Amino acid sequence: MERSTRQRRAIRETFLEAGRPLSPQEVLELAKRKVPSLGLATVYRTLKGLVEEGFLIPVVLPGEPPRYEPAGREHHHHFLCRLCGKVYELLGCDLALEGHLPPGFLAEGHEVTVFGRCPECT
Amino acid sequence: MERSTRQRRAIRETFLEAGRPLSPQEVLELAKRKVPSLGLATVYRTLKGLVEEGFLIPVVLPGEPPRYEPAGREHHHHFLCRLCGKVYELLGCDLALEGHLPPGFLAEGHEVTVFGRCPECT
DNA sequence: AGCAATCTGAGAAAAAGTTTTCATCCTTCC
DNA sequence: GGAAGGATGAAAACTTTTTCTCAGATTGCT
Repeated sequence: MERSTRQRRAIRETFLEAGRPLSPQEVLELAKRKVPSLGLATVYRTLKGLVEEGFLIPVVLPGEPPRYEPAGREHHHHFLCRLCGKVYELLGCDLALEGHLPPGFLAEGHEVTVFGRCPECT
Repeated sequence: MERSTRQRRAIRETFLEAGRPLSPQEVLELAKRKVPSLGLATVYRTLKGLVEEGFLIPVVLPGEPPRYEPAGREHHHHFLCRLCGKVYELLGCDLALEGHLPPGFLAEGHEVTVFGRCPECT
């Protein structure tokens, strides 16, 4: 089990080259450049496997299909371009709102998404 | 067109009484207390209408089905209880990360979701 | 190279959420 | 009160996304 196939290598490389979170569809399109016969089922199977082995983590943004990004990065948030739909990583986090929680609420984590335009779409 | 029916009054009241964003399923359950025969299709139709007329606005959180809340509130964010799944409104917003954007990125808005436990689930 | 087990690709199927259909009911207006 | 047309509810149909099926290809190992 867990063979190193052309498809899996292509998908793994795609993430390293992209430098931003990718959706299954984006993975399919980008990785097809390396393995044109790539099928969507293989993308889903591979994403699932890469998450289980800890290479990827899922990124979920409001109203968006799931994306994946390489694991092991520092706490950060995301930028979603409203025009092209690409997601980028934003370094740093100024959020200090845990103090604003009403009594009785216990914060365990948070998620910040900034919407706007990316450099390519300005 | 746009009649005032028992169902629509019940759904509108449900939002005013709930004081927090509601999903279509939650609306169905809560409004059924007022109109037991209420059907899911009517909930969807009414939500759509209430959004169009400006009474409600959609609230989308990461990985969650859409919710709706009464329109006209100040800028605020949301708290999602990981146990009961209820969403609450958080007043205030300390976010100052627009300054952290890399060059070329233009922010138009943002969305903050805090995950944790609500008072009922502690 | 040869073999066995895993992997792949295409389409079918499943899952979840939302919309449509349609016969009947209910509001509105006269 | 009664007519007309929008509204309702139940179920079917649809979307969109993800998973499953299965025959054939590929990989890892001897």
